[in-house]
Amino acid sequence: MRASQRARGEDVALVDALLSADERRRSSGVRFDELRNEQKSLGKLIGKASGEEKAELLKRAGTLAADVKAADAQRDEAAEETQRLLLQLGNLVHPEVPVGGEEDFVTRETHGEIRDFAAEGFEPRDHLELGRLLGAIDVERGAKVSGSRFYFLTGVGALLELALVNAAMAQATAAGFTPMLTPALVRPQSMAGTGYLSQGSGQDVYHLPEDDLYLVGTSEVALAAYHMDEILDADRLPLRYAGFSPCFRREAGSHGKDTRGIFRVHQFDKVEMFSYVAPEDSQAEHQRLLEWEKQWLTSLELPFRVIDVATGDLGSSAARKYDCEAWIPTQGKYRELTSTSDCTEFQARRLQIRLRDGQGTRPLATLNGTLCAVPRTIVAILENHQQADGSVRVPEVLRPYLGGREVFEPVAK
RNA sequence: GGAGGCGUCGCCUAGUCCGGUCUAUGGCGCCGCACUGCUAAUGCGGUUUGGGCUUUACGGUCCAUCGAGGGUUCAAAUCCCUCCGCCUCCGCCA
Repeated sequence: MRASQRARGEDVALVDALLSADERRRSSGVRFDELRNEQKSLGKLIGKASGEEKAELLKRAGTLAADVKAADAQRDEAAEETQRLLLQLGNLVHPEVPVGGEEDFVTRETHGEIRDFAAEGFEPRDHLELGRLLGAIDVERGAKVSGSRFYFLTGVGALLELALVNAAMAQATAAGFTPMLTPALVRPQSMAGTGYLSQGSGQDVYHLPEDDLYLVGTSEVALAAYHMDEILDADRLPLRYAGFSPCFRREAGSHGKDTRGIFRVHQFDKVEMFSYVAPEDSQAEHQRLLEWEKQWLTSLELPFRVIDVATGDLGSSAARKYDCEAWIPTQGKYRELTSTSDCTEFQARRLQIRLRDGQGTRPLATLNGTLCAVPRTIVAILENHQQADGSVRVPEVLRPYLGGREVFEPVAK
């Protein structure tokens, strides 16, 4: 148990409780099996018997039935307790993950050139100002219609999103991903199986009580639950899906954080990569997902770095997580644009997804990675590719999806 | 929203009315073996999934599993209730 690396003392107590519950589950199971075996053979005799003999057997079976029922209840209780404790356990962390909190990440690599606006002779505008000039973003009316952290993408803003989504899907498809449009509302089992309802993470999720449905914070949920309760032939792996869906986040714990603009919002669209692989392939797949993210950000001509997220910031399902952070000029720092997690067998166990090979069946590994989270990508593009007159240069990779357009011109003052 | 039909161990399917030889039938597919110049055909055996006990191992054995969960009963694929999913028709709707 790598509990110490998670810096969670309660994990040790949890494991002890878990082991004793499991012991109880197994011993009560044995008792039930024995009683039930006896009951079944007795039942067969009753079927054949008649008269006085039958009456005698029925009498015995009556008391036996009560015992079976009691043993059944006891076993169910122990199994439930075991399961309850099991679900509280976070994933095992990869040994190389830096230990610590949010600030204790390790920077793995840095790409692209950070522009020197002073040398170019102008003060960079932030994305909200650029969005206003281009007629691309309307947060005032977003707030009027839906409240804070909502927005409209208008004009070239709307077109930019569609271009980004198309370009991202094109890259993913070229890499062999199956494009998927996924449900944004899912059942509790899908949410829990993916690890989004455990502990604190449930706070960030919208729930519709009338229907007992959850709004997903990422299409990862639907893509993971897609193969729930299935056994996949090993030779079908890896399975790679590129999902596109709206994403909803309550941002409950982030009052006052990133309140300006569209960096942190309640609803946005995202293209997400998702892989099902054999457990022994998960680390290699994780590197591949990272490479695809880097390819994407590079094609958008954005300066970014890759960080190895520290233990305290991993969440319950990831064994390891890399974030790609793009440089945001007006904030003077790198901010998360994409994130890729190796969930090893954590989600597969909860969702009952297994692989079948020559050896039998066993859980597989799932991994996810952002390809394009739209609003943040728009923020990075506007700010990094802005020009002195308030226009924004369109990265070449997007031009085919924008009718060949090379620059967004201001329409307002 | 209303009415009806359906859900069986990869796929198809028997069984459900009338509870107990159901330890769930048969076919297809798949795996192994035999036979056979090759292929094919044929024959024999195997083939849901999960959990436990036992075993160095091979294996043996028990329990659960007929969409899910409850109930009735000595005993449930079979009877009753609730839920889920799929299909058909009507209504409404992008």
